[in-house]
Amino acid sequence: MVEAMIHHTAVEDTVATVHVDGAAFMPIGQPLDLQATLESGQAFRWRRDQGWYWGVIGRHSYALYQVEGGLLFRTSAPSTAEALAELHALLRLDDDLEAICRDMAADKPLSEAVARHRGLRLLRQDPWECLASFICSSASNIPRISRNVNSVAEAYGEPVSLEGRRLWRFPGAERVAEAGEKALLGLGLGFRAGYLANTATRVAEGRVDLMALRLAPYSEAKAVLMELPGVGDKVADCVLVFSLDKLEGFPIDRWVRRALEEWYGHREKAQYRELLEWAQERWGQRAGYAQQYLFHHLRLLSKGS
DNA sequence: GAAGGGCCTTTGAG
DNA sequence: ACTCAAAGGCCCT
Repeated sequence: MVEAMIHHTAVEDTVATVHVDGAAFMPIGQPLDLQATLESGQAFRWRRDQGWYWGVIGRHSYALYQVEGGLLFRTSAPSTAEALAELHALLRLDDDLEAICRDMAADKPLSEAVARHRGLRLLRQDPWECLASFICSSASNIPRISRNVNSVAEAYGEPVSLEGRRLWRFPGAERVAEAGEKALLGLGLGFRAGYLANTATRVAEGRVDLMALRLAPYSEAKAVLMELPGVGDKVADCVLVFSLDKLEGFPIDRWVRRALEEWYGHREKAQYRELLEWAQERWGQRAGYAQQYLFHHLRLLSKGS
């Protein structure tokens, strides 16, 4: 029912302010696979319900639904213009994914990944939420990370509802710092509670200006992040790629390491730094995208799809 | 500088 | 049911 109405809108009008069934349409010229993008372990708070993805960007709640030629969305944002800007930024529509995929497809394994998951995009997330999320990811798994991050949001974030559905903004570092390690332990974060509480304190004290790191070069920003408790090479690279515009970052987790072993012949015991340099030499500013495609591809393969 | 064990808990093979 | 690795690591020795 939704799809039928959308078809009508998409064809008839490419202006985003057209409303159908309470939703606005945002035309998107870039390749986009919303599901792959929101379910490839970059972000942990988007929930799918009947094809719609519910979540929060900045201070506003959204429901997103992909259709031919773009996105249908409903939002608590006060103006359509603001919503379009937030969506544009989140989905990194400023990246020319066609060109990026063309470059990456130069090698076999990646070309398969690209062929299979065209439209998988990196996200430009809020740096603090992203940092907190990946501190929670240590020796964990996606369902659990997701539960942990959502628990923190529901316990300390401000509610922002949309059409009767309650969603939560992610709480600021001050709020998390004041909650403290014990409370976070109580939310089930385990040994990550101490890391998150301490990092929150440092961020709240202004000892690190996350947003400012968007302007710093990759290695400089990374060094700053790695000063924070609970942040090593891998977590830092995630934050750099998924929120700080450092697309030469290359987070190497177990899946990516496995991909590098199986498809590129790397040794099992290769050091993180060694693999990182290899990837950056090979893919340069595309390393972040290469990582996301390799990760998603291998992960789905091993899940049997 | 490199390697190994511990850490909170949950998940999912077997 | 029940056990026991492994889990999108980091930290300390």
